Amino acid sequence: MTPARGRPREFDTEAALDAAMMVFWEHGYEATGVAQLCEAMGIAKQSMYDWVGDKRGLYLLAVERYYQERICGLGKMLSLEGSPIGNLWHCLHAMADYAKAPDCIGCLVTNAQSEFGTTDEELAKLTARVEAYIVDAFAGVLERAKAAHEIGAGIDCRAMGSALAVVRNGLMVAGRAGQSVESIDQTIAMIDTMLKVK
Amino acid sequence: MTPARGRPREFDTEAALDAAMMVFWEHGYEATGVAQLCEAMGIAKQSMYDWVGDKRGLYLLAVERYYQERICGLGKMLSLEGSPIGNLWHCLHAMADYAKAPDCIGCLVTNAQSEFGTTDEELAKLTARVEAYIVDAFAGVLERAKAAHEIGAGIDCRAMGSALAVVRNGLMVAGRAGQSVESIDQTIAMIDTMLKVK
DNA sequence: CGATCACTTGAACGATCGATCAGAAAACTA
DNA sequence: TAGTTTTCTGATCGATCGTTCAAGTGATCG
Repeated sequence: MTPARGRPREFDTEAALDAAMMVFWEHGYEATGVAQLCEAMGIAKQSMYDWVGDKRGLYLLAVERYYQERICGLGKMLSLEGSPIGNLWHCLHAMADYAKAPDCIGCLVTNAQSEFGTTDEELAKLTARVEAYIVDAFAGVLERAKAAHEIGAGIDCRAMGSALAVVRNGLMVAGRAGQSVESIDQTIAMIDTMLKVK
Repeated sequence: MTPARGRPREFDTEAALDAAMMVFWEHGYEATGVAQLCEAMGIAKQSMYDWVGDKRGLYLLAVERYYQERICGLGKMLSLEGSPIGNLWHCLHAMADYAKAPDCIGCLVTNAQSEFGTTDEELAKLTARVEAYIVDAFAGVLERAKAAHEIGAGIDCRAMGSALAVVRNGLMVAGRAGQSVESIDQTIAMIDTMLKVK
């Protein structure tokens, strides 16, 4: 811990990051202006530049925070005590409910993947890490469900986990695009059928 | 057909639109500049403004063209003579191969949905129309497969079609983000399992 | 207390954005 | 051919972009 020197920062960095995250989440990277971000964070431009360097630095931190706060929350939900398949169901239906909401704006990470693809190497590494986490989370809960004989022994948990992660991206895009409630429900129903196989 | 009056246009509008479509497809709307578009199209700025009004007008035309040229091609592929399930398989594997390619840039419509959500009403209507076409295409081939007893009678074709459309979005995001070959293959494998149910 | 360092503010930077103006050039109609 | 209409080119517009400069403010340390 380095000793504090000079005037301490006045604003709450976590709160500011949350505010920036929301703006990026809703509008994407390119369509968001620095002035817009600073207004949402309640700080002046220079404070932002002193803090995170530039707009891209703030975006990377926002995506990282989204990962830690939102995505990891999804992982936690899947790791709760009790029935693994119950946890998975709860998680899937939470995702579906979110995607069906009229004000759904999708997933920040999915949006980032769609906006940047692989053009920004550092961002791509970050989103790949998030994606891997999601795959692991799904695969893990499936493993536990299999161990508890809640799903068929023939299911390839890692494969299914990967597929669920891909489907999640599809659901997030569908939710952001305001796609029909039926499409989302029926996607969940398809997963339901899948889990009952073998 | 209105009679031609004044100096005829020198450039090929379809070729220009194709060029613009490619640029939008790769970089998205906001990250693409008018100068960049005009250079790719091989015309001057004013020609573009005279032709389509503004950048957004060009984008809408590009998305529409993507729909007519690429998405409808997918529909045609599903409606070929011969085995419906074979057509579906061919289509799914073509999608997977595309998503697995290192230079995959996803789907322009999926990208548009992710970038704009529902904020641009006219664009949202257009992407919704595309999405409906895709659902119909998948549902249609499933209906024909069911009629030919290639899939189980218990499958809800419309529901399954909707789900496939959502999964397609997920695959396109995964492809653009350079996600692992395994994720994509396993998503296809999941659909495979689905189709063998009942 | 005085020195120092970091944070804050507001003005201002050059660059680039999408869009437009003015005028020359060209091909149609009559 | 004369007149009309549109396209084309190149310069240029005001606005906004992300970023930085300059000065003032305030907390900490010797």
